[in-house]
Amino acid sequence: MNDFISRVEILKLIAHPVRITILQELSKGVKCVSDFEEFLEISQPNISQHLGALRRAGIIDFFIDGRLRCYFLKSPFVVDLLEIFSKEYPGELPGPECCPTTKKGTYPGERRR
Amino acid sequence: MNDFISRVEILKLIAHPVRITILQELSKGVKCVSDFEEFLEISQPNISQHLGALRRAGIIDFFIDGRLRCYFLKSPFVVDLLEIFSKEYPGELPGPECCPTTKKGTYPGERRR
DNA sequence: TTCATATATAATAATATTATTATGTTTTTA
DNA sequence: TAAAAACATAATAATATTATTATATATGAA
Repeated sequence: MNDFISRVEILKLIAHPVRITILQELSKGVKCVSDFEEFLEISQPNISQHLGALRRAGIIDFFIDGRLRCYFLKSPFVVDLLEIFSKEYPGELPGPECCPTTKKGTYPGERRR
Repeated sequence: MNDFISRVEILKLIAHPVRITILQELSKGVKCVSDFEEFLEISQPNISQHLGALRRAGIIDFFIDGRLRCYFLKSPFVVDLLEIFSKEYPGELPGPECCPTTKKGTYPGERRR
C-alpha cells in the first residue's frame, strides 16, 4: 500500500520531459552534470534540481570525481520503464464485449445497481 | 519528437494513485462508473474527471449501455506499464566503474571540459 | 592564496493539478 | 410525464510543480 504510493511517486518523477531524457542518457552509462548541460537546453541550476529530485527518490546516485559529479542509474524498475516508453505500439487493444444492461457479452465482477 | 511528448503526457496521466487504480481495474475487464464509486473513496464527479482525462488522452474509451457508461482499456502501452508497475524489483543495479578525472573505469561518450 | 570551474541550494513567481461544490444531461422507471 | 438514477461539466479554491534568479560550496589550477 505504501509501496503503491512510492511507485506512483517514482512514476510522477519520471513523467517529465527533461527527467526522462536524463534517465534515457543514464541508461547508456555514467554521465556528469556538465555533460547534460551540453544537450539539455535548460539552465544548470534546473538540471541540478532535476538530478536532485531523482536522487532523493533513490532512482539515481553519483560518484564524486574531483569537481565532477558523475551520475548513474540505480533503479531496475526505471530500466524496464524506459524500454516500454520507447517501444512502438501499433494499434489498440480489441474492444471488449459488453454490457450489463443489454446483456451483450459478459461483465466481469459483480454489479448490483 | 512529438511522439516523445505525448508519451510523457500519458505517463503524467498514469502517475496518479486514483488513475492508476482505475487502469488496474480496467485491465481486468470493462467497468462502469458506479462500479468505481464502490471502491474508490472519492466523489462521483472526481471519478468522472479522472475518467474524462484518461479518455481524452486516448487511453480508455466507453460503451454507452442504457444509462451506464462502461469503460475499457484501449492502450497496449498501458498494459505493459501496469505490469512492470506491480512487479517486484529486488536490489539495485550494479554501480558502474567511474570516472573521467580519476580515470577509473571507462566513461561513455565524449568529455571536453 | 586567489581565481575559475563544477555543481548545489534557496527563494520566488508563474503555471498546472487536484478535489470540491454546484449544476446539467440523458435515460429509465413509476 | 415526473422523478430518480447514472453520469458529465463548469467554476473555483487549495496545493503542487516548474523554471528562474541569485547565491553558496567545494575542488583544482595558477
